[in-house]
Amino acid sequence: MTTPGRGLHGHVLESLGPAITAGEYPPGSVLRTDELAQRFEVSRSVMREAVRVLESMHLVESRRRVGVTVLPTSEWNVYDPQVIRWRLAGADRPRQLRSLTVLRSAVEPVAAGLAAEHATAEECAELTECALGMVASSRGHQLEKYLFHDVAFHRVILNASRNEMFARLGDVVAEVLAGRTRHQVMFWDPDPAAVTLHVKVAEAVRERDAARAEELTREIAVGALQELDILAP
Amino acid sequence: MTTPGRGLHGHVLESLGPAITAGEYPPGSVLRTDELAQRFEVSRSVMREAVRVLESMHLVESRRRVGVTVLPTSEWNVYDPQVIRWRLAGADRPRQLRSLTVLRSAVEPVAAGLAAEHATAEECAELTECALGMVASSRGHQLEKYLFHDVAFHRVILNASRNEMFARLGDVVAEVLAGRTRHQVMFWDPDPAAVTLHVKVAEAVRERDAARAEELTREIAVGALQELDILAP
DNA sequence: TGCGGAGAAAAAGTCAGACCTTTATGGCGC
DNA sequence: GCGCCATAAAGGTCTGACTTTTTCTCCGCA
Repeated sequence: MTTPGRGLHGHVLESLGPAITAGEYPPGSVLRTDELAQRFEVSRSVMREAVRVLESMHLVESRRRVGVTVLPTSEWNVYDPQVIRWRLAGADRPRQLRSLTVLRSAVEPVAAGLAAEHATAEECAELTECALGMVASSRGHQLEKYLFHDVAFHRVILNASRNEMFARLGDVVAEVLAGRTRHQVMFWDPDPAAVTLHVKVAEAVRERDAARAEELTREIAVGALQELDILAP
Repeated sequence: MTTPGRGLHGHVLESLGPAITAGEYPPGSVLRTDELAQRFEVSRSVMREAVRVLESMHLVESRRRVGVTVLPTSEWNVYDPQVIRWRLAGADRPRQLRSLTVLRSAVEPVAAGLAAEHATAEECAELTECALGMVASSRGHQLEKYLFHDVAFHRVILNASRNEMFARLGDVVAEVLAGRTRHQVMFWDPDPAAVTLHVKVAEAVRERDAARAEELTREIAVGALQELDILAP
């Protein structure tokens, strides 16, 4: 997605990171830099750089005379896009999808409300275009195309909210939607009700109706939660 | 707070990180590892580790033959607690406080609703205790004591939501509350209405009334937004 | 004049080895 | 049984040499 494994240390990270987030080394496990360097056939300096990055993500802690200790999940920087990607690729993908979807359900309605207040004419147009694209691809097994427009739609909303923290969740939402499409229950065409809601959100934003945009987005969120059985039906 | 500057590379980071997030090196600026190493009087290996960490936060990008380029704000990992701390310590503290408060206003009501569903008896007790502590310290210039209970209250809520992403915002909320108390408009005693609302949230959670907990927390959020002039009065 | 390729230079990337610093631990004496 | 000290194990730091990639420049040719 964003950063492929640039450099040797990046390559090491792409192997170690997923292993740690997948729980292959349980919290408390102790690794030794030298041993890791040997295992990955890189120099100590390269391995040290990799460990530093893992440490900055709070996945591990390096202490003298002890080694590199794997930290408990509660310490991890779970908002780090890299960490999110690693976890979504691993075994607890379902758990992760749930957590992230709940986060979306909290953030996106508020973001939509703000978007209604701040969206430029251009953004309104983009939004409508995305919604129409979703409608067009909502039938006949065009899941990939639908996903594309869906992601674009939510990105525009988050960016138009003019809130930096919201905007940076665009990648997260993209990952969640992609995960849902490719590994979840969307074997058939998307729920027509959801498609309609997106069109209505685009309308509400265009009409600067913040309350309505928020409420409609909340309905979309409820749908997403139900898909994952987080809410009672 | 969490990680003081452990090791030489940590020391370098605590100087370079704030400088970059403060915009001292505008996006596009190019730094050279060797020059930085000289400036900070550390070896290249140490400087390389520091740069790796900055790179993992997407504050900079390192490219051969070019150097270490400062990335635009839109690329930064703004959820990284370290980055948040650096920015809160710098010049755009007010902007940052606004962004984070809006985030809080989206997340905390939902978290409170979930907390009402999932809180253990022990957590309910803690919550009540915090609320009472807030009441007790809400008069007579006991701002530090009030802050302590306030932070604890919101931490319990976020943890009791049983959502990992929400729980990890505990530190962020703590920073925001601390920032508000120490650098913002709270020269006098806190708003009695806010104190009352906290007590009521604790009640609602104890009574497992998710909707009420959510609504009350939303009112607290509105108050916080008004304090920063984000909402019309 | 403009363009494409060869070459040079600049900067990061990698490595190996030596040495320093901290700290857990185990043994020794009290 | 308790506390102190020596020891060793691991990460931390530094240095210098070498490699690799990439960009810039300059030259020759069309």
